[in-house]
Amino acid sequence: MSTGNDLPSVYNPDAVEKKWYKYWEENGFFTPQPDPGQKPFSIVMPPPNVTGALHLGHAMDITPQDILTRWRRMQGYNALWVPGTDHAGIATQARVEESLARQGISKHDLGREGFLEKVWEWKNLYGSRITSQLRLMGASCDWSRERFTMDEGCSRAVREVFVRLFEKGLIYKGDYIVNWCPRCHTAISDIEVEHEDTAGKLWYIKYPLEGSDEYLVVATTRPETMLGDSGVAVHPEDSRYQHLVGRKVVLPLMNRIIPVIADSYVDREFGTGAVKVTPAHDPNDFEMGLRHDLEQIVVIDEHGMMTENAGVYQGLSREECRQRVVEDLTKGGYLLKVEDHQHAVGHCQRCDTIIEPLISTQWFVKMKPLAEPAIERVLNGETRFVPERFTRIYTNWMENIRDWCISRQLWWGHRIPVWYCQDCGEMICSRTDPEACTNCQSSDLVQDEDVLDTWFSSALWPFSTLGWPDKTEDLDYYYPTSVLVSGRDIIFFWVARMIFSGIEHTGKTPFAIVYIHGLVLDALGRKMSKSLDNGIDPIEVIEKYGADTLRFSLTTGVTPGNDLRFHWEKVENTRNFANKIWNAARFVLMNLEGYEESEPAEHELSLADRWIISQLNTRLTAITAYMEKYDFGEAARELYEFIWDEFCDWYIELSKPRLFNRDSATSRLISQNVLVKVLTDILRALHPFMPFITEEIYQHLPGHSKTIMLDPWPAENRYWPEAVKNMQQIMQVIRSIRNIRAEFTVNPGTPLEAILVVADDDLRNMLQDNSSLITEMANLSQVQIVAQLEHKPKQAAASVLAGTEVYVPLGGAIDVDKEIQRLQKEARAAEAEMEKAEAKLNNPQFMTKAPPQVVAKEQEKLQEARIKREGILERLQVLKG
RNA sequence: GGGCGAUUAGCUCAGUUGGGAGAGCACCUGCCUUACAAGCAGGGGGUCAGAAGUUCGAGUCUUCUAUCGCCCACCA
Repeated sequence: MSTGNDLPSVYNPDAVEKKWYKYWEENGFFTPQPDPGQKPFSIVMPPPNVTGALHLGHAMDITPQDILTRWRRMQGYNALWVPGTDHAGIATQARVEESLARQGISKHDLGREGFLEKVWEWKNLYGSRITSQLRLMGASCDWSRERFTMDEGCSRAVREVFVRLFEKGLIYKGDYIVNWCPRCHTAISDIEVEHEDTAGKLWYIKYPLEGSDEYLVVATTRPETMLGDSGVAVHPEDSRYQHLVGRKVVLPLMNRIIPVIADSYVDREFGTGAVKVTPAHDPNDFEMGLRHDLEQIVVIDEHGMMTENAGVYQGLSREECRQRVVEDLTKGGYLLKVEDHQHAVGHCQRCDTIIEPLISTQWFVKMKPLAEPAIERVLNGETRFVPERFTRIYTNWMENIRDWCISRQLWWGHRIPVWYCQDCGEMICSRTDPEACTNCQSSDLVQDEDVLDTWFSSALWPFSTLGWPDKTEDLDYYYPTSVLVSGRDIIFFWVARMIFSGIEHTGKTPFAIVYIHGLVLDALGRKMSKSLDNGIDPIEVIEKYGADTLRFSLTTGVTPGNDLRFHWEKVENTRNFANKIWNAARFVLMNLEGYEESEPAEHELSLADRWIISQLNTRLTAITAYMEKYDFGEAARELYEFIWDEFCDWYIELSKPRLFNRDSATSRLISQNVLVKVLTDILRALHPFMPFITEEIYQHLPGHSKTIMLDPWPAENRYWPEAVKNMQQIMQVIRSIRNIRAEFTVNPGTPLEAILVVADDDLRNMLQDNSSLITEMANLSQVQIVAQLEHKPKQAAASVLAGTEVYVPLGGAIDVDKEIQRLQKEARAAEAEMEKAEAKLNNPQFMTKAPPQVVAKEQEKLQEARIKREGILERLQVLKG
C-alpha cells in the first residue's frame, strides 16, 4: 500500500491519464455483451465528421455522454456506447479539393476513382486522429463496435432504406427547383441554406403593355432574372390591376411577350403589387409557373453564369449581368426608381457562396407520410427532449417540413443505388449491383452519378450501427437506445431525421431521451469559428490541465441547453479542485499506518464521523436525483461543495487530533475507516465526471477492486439528525472564535482562551463532550464552558449566538470602542431579523394561510434573534459601564 | 413576421416542487498551521432588467415593456 508520501504534492494528470485509458481499454471494460439478466443502457455517439480535428464543441458533446455511460455502468446497467465517424460528404470533399488545389491538382485530373482514393486516405488519417482524441478525453466507448457511415454495414443499411422508400413511392426523382451552390456545384437541401439579412436594392421596372402606351411597374431585388421572366402576376382581387389580367406585356430588353396572370400568392402591399415571374430562378415563381403553365426559361447556369437564353448577356456572371441590365434599363427609360431594401439572401452553409435557385433533376424523399408519425410519437412521449422546450422546436419544424432533396452532385458519399439501361432506358433500383437489365437483359447498365446527402446515412445511425437490417443480438438488446446527446444546432439536420427514419424502418423511435446541450462560446460570447480564429483545441486544454479538468469545467455551472462561455480562469479553478482532491487523498494515505479494514459500530463513531456520514448521505441522494434529471451541472456542484467545504475543510481537520496519536488507537482506527469509506464514495461519485484522477487515487486506497469504473454507484443510508444539528452548533462556535481572532488580528498561531456561557443543560453538556474539537479547530489553549458567569469580563471580545455566548479575553489587545461598534452592528442585524419575522407573524393572513412548519420556523427565527439581541445589549452595557 | 433563450455581486455564471439571495474569479485583512500557497482563516459587495398581476409569501408563476443573443420564415 502507498503511504501517500510517495505521491507528489501536485497532481500531474499527464502521467496517469494515458496509463488508465490503456488499462481500461485492454481489459475490455468498455465492451459489454448483451445479457438478459441486466438492464441495457445504450448511447450511439454523434459521429464526428472526418473533416479534421475535434474542437471544444465535441468535448461538450462527448462529456455528458461519457458521464451518462459511466454512471449507468456503475449503477449496474449493461452500458454500451457506440463510437464512430461520419464521412461528411460535401464538407470532406471540399477539404480534400482544397488540399489538392494547393498542390495544383483538380479532382478532374484524378477522375472519380482516383479522387476517391485520395479522400479515403484523408479519411484514414483524420478518422484515426479523431478516435485518438476521443481516447484522450476519456471516452468509455466500445471501440470493438466502432463504425463509419460509409463502412460496409452502414452502406448496406443505406441501400436497404433507399430501396424500401423507393418501392413504397416515398422516394422520387424529378425536375424541380432546388438550392444550388455554384461553387460546390451541387444541389443542397433547404436546411443547408443559411439566410443572411443583406442590404440590397429594390428596383422598380416598367413593363409596357402590348399595343399600348400604358405600362405596369414591377419591383424586384434581382433585376438580372428578368431575362428569364415568363409572366407578371397580380393579386386576383387587386382592383388596380384586375382589368389587366389576361393581357400581355412586352418584357424590356428581351422584347418577349408575356402574360399578366392573377395569383393569390402575390402580396398587394409589397412593392407595386405586381410581381415579375421567373419560374426557372425563384422557388415561388416556379410554383406559380406550374399553376399557370408558364415557360421555364433558364438564364443562369450551374456555374452562376448567364446562358444563351440571356441573349446579349450570355457569358456574364450573375453579378456583372445585374449591373449591365440595370444600365440598359436606365438607358431605355424603363427604370422608374431604386429603393434601399433589406432582404434575406441564401448562402451555402459550407462555403458561404450565394445560393442560386435552379431547376435540375434531383432525388427527393416525400416527407409528409414520414413526418406525421414522427410528430405524434414524440408528442406521445415515446421520445422526450431534455430540456423540454426543444420538443416544440422539433414539432414546429416537422409540421412545416418540405420534401427532402437527397441527391448531391458530388463524388464522396453513398452512390444512389439506381441504374439506367443504356439499351431500353429502364431504371433499376436495387439493393445489390445488378448484372443485367430487368427489362431487356442488357448488361449495358450505368449507375446514377449522384451520391446521397450525407445526412441520409446519419439518419440511420442508431440502428445501422447495431447491425440493422440484420436482426442482430445487439439490435435486439440495445435498440431503441436510451439517450441521444446532441447539440442544438443539429436538431433538424440529424435528430429529426433519425426519429422519422427509426419509426419508418424499425417501428420505434430510436431513443427514449434526447439531451440537448448548448454551444461553447469564446470568452466574449461569440461562436468559435475559423474566420474569427477564436477556436480552442481541446487537446491543448488536456495537455495543459488534463482531461478531467476539461470535462469538469464543461460541466459545472452549466444549465442543460444553455451556451457556455469558455474561460481559462474556470479551467484553472477546476484544476485547483482536482489538486485539492489529490491532496486530500494524500492526507488519507499518509495516515493509514496500522490501518485495518473494519465496519465501526454505531456507538464507536464520533460526532464528526456521524456528521460526515450524514452529509455524505444527503449529498449522494441529491447527486443521484440530479443525475436522473440529466442535471449534471448541479450534481457536479454538490460534489464540489461536499469535497471541498465539508470533507476537506472540516472533516479532515476534525480527524487530525485522533489520527495524530493524541487519542486512543481504536479511535484512530475508526477515523481511518471513516476517511477511507467517505473518500472511496467520493471517488466513485466523481468518477463519471473525472475518470482518471479518481481511478489513480482509488488504486492507492486499501480494499480497491480492479477498477473503480465497475464499482457500484455509491449510496449511504445512515443519517443522524442530531449529529448534524450538534455539529452545526459546534461549527458556529468555532467560526465565532475565528471571527474574533480575525477581527482583532490575532495571529492564528497564538493560542487563545475562550469562555462559553451556555444556559441550556443539554447544549452545554454536548459542547463540553466535544470541547476538544473546539480547542483544536479554533486553536485554543483552553476553553471553559459554564452555565453562567458572575462577572463578565470587560477585557474580552464577545460573540453572542443563539444559546451560547462566547468570550475571548484579550487583555490589553481589546479596543473597547471598536468592540462596541462591532457589537452595535451585530445588534442592528439581529433587530432587522426580528422586525422581518415580526412583520410576518403579525400578519393574520400569514398565520392562517401559511403551512404550520413555515410559521414555526418564523417563530423560531424571531426567538433566536431576540435572545441574540438581548445578549448583545447586555454585553454592551458591560463594556460601556 | 413568428419562436426561443438571456438579463441575479465588479466579471463569468448557478439557483429542482414558490417559504430566510449562492459559487468561482476579482477585491480587503491575517497566515508558508507537518494534505494542498493551485492553500488556510476571516471579511466587504446584490431594489435578482423594468412595470403590473396572482399569492399570506415571487429571483422562481402570469401578462406587458426594454436591451442583447440565437433559430425559423417563399413578401418579389
